[in-house]
Amino acid sequence: MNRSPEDTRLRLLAATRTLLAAKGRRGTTTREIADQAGVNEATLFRHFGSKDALVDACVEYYCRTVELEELLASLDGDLERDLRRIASALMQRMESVRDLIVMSLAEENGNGTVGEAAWRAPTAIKKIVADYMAKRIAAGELSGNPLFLARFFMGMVFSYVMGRKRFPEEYAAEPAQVVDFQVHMFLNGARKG
Amino acid sequence: MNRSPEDTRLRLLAATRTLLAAKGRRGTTTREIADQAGVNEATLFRHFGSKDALVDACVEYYCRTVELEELLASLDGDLERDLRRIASALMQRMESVRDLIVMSLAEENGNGTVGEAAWRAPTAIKKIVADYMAKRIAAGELSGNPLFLARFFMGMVFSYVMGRKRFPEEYAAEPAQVVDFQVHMFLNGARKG
DNA sequence: GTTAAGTGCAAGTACTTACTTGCATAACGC
DNA sequence: GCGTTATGCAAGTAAGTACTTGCACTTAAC
Repeated sequence: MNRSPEDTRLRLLAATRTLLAAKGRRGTTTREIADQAGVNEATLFRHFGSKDALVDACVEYYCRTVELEELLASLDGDLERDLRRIASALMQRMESVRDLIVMSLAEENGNGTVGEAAWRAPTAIKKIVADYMAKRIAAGELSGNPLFLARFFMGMVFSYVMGRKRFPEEYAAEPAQVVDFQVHMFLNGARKG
Repeated sequence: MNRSPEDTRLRLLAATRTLLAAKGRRGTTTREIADQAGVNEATLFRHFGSKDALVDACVEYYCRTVELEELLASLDGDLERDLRRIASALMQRMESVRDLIVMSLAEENGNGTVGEAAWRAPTAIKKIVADYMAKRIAAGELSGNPLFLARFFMGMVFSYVMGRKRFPEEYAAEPAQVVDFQVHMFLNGARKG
């Protein structure tokens, strides 16, 4: 097996992520992580020192980048299209950290290391949304409190992502359709006419 | 100490609930539960046999009733008022099982005993919402798919309840105001005019 | 008053699990 | 070739934790 130390490290991080998502921090043993990564348990400790340090490194690794410049650059002023782009980006990010978010919510200290990292991208996007809302309110296109609107917008996507986790059989629709629906509801509501 | 066995049982159930909410199933020890309940650990096992049985009994106990007749009876046909009542009832129920929901989401088998019980009331309310939406669509007051609308409505409340858990400092508004805002958004959206 | 049930207490068992350690080995840089 | 580094392997340690058990005590029913 030609595995560099860096490779070993990455395999451990990946295995950690998978197992954390499935069984939580306390439900996951270092033995399992090592097995899943295909390395010896001792190697795990030689790399990371402790289980907690491994978990921290794992979360940090998978939440390290935010990179929203592309999203910001893609916004062109068309209200509906912009909101769809934002919702789509948000949905993607949230899906990718979904299980970490759940894990942090379930932990004693929900805003500890894991909680902070998992919410990093969503929080960054929330700021973008709030700013965007403020602009559109100023332009007379939307009405309400920009912060409340941003929160509502976040919540729409969040609840969808969580709903898919808990009731996957009910959520068969294409992401694009979901985004369309959510943006439509956000802008126009369900009232007829 | 004049404590009946029934009293002991209830104290244990209450302590279990508190600790489960704070530290999760695996993070909570039977020793802790007994201490918090003010009884001996041996008594805990004499009552419930095992930790898992205690957790099941606890969840079952706190999710045992649904009782939505009162809510149903209070609906009088005024669209906005009805939705506010439904949202308010839903919010209350979800708050009360919030931590159990989080716990079940974080567990390996999210739709096991805990998951089923925790979602029991919300699921029942979701059916009411879907039926209600269908009626109002038929009456020409709403437009869309009743199931999607119901899901969206549930999500609004769910994300608020979870948001309050994770970011309590941001959610200072009165529940009544929140409900008003949510129902307004649900019906009319954020678009001006 | 006697009995039975419920409980506290203290000790103990069996298992899991994070973490360590000493040694052999294989690869890689020099 | 030689040393360094990363790893596997096997054994072990220490702590935590679910769960048990035997005994003494209280309480309340009869």
